[in-house]
Amino acid sequence: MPTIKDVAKHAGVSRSTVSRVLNNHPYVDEEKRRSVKNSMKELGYLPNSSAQRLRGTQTRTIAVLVARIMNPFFSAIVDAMDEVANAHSYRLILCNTRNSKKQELHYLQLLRTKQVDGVVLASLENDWSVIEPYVAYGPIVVCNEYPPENKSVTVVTINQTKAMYAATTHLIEKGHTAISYCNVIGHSASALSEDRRKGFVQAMNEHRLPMKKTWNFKGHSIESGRKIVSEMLALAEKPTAILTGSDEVAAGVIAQSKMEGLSVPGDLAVVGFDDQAVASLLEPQITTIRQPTEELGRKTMELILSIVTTGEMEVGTYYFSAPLIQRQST
Amino acid sequence: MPTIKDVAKHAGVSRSTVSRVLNNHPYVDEEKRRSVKNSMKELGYLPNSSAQRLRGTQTRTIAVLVARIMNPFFSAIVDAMDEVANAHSYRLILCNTRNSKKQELHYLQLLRTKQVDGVVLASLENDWSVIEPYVAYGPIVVCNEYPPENKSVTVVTINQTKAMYAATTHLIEKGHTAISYCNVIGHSASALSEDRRKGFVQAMNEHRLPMKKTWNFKGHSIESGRKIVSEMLALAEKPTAILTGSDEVAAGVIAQSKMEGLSVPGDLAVVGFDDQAVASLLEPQITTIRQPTEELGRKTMELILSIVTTGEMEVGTYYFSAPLIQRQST
DNA sequence: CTGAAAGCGCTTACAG
DNA sequence: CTGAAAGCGCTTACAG
Repeated sequence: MPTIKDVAKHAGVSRSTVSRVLNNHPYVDEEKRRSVKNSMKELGYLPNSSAQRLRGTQTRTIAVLVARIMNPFFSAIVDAMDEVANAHSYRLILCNTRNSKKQELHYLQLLRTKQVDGVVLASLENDWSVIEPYVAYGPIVVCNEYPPENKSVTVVTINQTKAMYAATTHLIEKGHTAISYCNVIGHSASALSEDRRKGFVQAMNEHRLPMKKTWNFKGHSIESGRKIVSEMLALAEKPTAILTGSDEVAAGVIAQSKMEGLSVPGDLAVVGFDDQAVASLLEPQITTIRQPTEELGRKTMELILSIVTTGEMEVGTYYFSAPLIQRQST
Repeated sequence: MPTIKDVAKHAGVSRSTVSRVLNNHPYVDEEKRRSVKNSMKELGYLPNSSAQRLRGTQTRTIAVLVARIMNPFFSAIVDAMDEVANAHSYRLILCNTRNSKKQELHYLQLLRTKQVDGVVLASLENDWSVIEPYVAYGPIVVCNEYPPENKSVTVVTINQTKAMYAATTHLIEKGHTAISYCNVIGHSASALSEDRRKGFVQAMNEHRLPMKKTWNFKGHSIESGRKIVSEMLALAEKPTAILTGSDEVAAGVIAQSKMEGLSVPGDLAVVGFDDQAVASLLEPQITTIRQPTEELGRKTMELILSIVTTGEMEVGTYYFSAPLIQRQST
């Protein structure tokens, strides 16, 4: 691999001049600039990025932390982020935390060791008090999940409470009074699931409807959706509807319901969350909350890049709206 | 951020000694080693990886090129790769080529600029003659898609011909004689779709069945699956079965068939490919070829890491088997 | 077992 | 507009 020295020799100039050409410095003789560019091409020169980084310039790399890239919701936002990053010649390091606190911390070190210019947190495992100190080491933008109280970062998410309130109200309007609720796996670190539940509770209270403990479930996978149906069937008093908090859980609930001979929505109405591809493919098609994944991903990446570039950031939260999509499962 | 100098001062030793401790060099006084480690912890020292890289050690980073991370097949293999990489303290750079030749080449530069230790190609856009020269710049392992003739790299894939032969034979045994075929978008760069088709042609020929041109389709998305059904309905002679080459296409075909009042498999039998989650959720559940995504991803990452570490590689192809999973759509 | 010194490939004041 | 020189933070022969 040729180095800057080789190019300098080839073009008959100093390394400084080559460097200036490389960085589009203004004061370079046009003639020399052309000659240097020509030499670079002829030698197939590409700057060694480690050397550039060491010298203090940026890495042009952003770390993106997600719980699991296999979750379609995460791959959709990562896809959108990647598109924006690419347009600005930034690279993305994929950080699959697999819901591990340790992994999450491990990846956050990338910021400290200057291996990335910024970090996007699309999931949150550790308590915020553990994560917050990292803000001092470099730019962090939080997307989707978010801390209970935000005094130090930029957050991009949807209004969880409003979305779940709308979903609950929808079921109530359909005549349901026995509505069960499935929590996404609740990390105490994130206020997401708590805020969602608030929307549910608010709508139920407004209509004086009961919220039984036995109608509370947990899960975030197809498999857990299947299990929920079995558990429901064992109940003396059975709910007639469920808010699943995830299309994957909803898909599992629907698949298992069919196997058990239950009709959806006749015996059990089901509301998903996310509006993944599967939601409009299943029979019945799933009524769900549409997450604006593309907007979430794009906005998040635009914000982190702007912070990285300008050094300026604003503490605060960007809310996107997430509409209820009525289909056949309710 | 403290540097090696700070640690050296704090521990009262030279930078060399700190470096030796850092790299687990054997000949270091136990006492000093402990003292250095203690200083590192106390100062919160982490080595600057750019400096380490510049000095010639590895980047511990692998670039993974996929067409689109949103495709569940790709996110599944990337997930498996990530797990292996992580276990060896390697990072993954996500390279979404979006089927762009230019992007693919762009990402391959990461190998030349020493930003990564190795590259995994899980999709292939450019002709192999364009990609092959990059083998000289560093380790490359090809996964899933592969060049027509392989004289220079390690390939990990399934036996495409055998898989499609089995799928076709299955339909023939079910009594079908009018079988249509959907090509995955055919990059001339990859021999995958060509090899798959060979399996189809072989089975059809063995049974002297006709392969009409009008029964040939193309596509790789849910949407294209929907379109195929419309196109089929316009045909004078309609096929009674289709090999889609992708569960996403199959899902589109099934969804649209229902809308058109066609029964699956009664009016149209459908075979998918990949065995994505959606395959067992749809009604009817999709008969498909199961791709061993986890094995593909794991083996690929193990191979590239082994090449990176030992410097030794073997030209050749690892084949995994991909069984036919019979469900309800045939 | 340990330190001084050279050098990896760049960039950036500094002095012309 | 341009070059010589210093320095980014590390590692690794080299000589003890």
